[in-house]
Amino acid sequence: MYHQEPKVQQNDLTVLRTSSLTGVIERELEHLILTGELKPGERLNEIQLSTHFGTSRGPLREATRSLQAKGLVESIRNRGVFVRSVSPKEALEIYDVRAAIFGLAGRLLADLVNDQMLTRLNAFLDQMDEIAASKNFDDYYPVNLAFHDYLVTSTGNGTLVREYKGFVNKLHLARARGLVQAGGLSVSNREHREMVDALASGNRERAQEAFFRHVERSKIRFRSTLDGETDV
Amino acid sequence: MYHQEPKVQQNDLTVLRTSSLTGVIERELEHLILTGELKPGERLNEIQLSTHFGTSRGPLREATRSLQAKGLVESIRNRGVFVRSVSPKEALEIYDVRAAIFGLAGRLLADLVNDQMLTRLNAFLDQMDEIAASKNFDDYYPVNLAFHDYLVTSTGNGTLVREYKGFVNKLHLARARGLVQAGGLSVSNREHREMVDALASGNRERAQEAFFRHVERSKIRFRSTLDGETDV
DNA sequence: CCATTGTTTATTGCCTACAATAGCAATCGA
DNA sequence: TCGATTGCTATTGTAGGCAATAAACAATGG
Repeated sequence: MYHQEPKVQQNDLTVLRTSSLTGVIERELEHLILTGELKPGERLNEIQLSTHFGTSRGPLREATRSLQAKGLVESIRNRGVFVRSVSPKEALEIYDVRAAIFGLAGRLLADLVNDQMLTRLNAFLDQMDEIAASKNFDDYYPVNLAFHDYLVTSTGNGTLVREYKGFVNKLHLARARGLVQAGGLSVSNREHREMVDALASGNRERAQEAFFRHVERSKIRFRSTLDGETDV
Repeated sequence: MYHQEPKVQQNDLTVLRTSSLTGVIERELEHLILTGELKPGERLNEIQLSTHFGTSRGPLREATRSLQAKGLVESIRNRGVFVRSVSPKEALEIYDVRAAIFGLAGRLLADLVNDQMLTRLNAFLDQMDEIAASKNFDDYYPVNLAFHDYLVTSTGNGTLVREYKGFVNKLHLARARGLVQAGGLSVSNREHREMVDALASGNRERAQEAFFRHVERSKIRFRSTLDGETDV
């Protein structure tokens, strides 16, 4: 399970000054869930976790309520709180919504793009080409993430950023999530170039469509890993 | 403020069997917020509210944590929980994201549309035309709502529905929200016809764009009511 | 041998009580 | 008179305890 003893330092007042115990626990739990230390379907035992964090059950329960609202766990009355398990069907739904939001990012960026941004984006593309050529999968993933992060953040639309990240998080809980991107590293980067080209053109609709399609294609790659599934 | 005494019936087991006290309180609070009985900026006094609901502070705190995650309230440590006040800037952000999601609804519906659906949609349009002609604003709003609800729900994408409704809710908390739709009833309905026509054509991109633009236009109408605002 | 019914136990739901904090008013010194 | 300081009070943050529930098991009857 999880190993260290992070017993919240009551002394470390600097942290608790701004964020409550609940907030600290919530972030910690979210981390445990997203890193897979708490697996989909697993139950969150209140007593066990609260002693783990060195607090009482109150703040822990508040933290899990918050995570429930964010869709990371689900609660069944008198049974407990469980890490959510996102079905393939729901994962496909999420891909679509994420595509729409990412498409909006493209549309907004088409009006904001400037030389500095394009330079930065091209640097990303070159870096990813390089990594793709060396077939070093582990290195590709974080850069790819940073690339998307940079794009989304650059829109200046905080609501969009929060939503996008929320969906990326939820997709981590999808069952049957083989290493989706596995094969198509250079394929994916060709799509990235299309996106940047669309931005450079300054054409809103074209950029929106390019961004939208990029996510839709990764949805298709995801679906192709499902073939055997029944409860889609 | 709020007036009745809904003291949760401990006897009414049917309700508590499935949903917890927290859940009941959460729905109740959400209702109070969305109907404006609890106004943006107003503080939610724990003791006052928990005695109002006839419970202790625990479940109430859990409910407010959930509402916090949903973005309906914000919490300041040692100060309390306050109904969120959505700034014009954030409202504009939300309009964009909502437009993207609604655009997705159009795109999805273009592939699902059939005669039955078109008949239903045209009935909506006729009804709204009629109301618009009689300039009966109060009647227009609920039908307009039902129309959009029908569209979004018909996509079959539950994630999309939840997100869309979440944003509609948040926009209720926007400051400076004059009766946005006020003037353009028939204008709005012309856009509705464009949407339905686009669906009937079966063209994905066209439908997406029509749906997207509809929300963008209501964003513009919203912005035009702001002119004097400084902290946009 | 299986199904049904009691019993036990781990765990959650909720509540009460105490500690800590922030805002305010009264007080004090300049 | 004015500002800073100090206590007071309302309110939130957290802890721990009791009651209620559900799942697992044992006992009983067919």
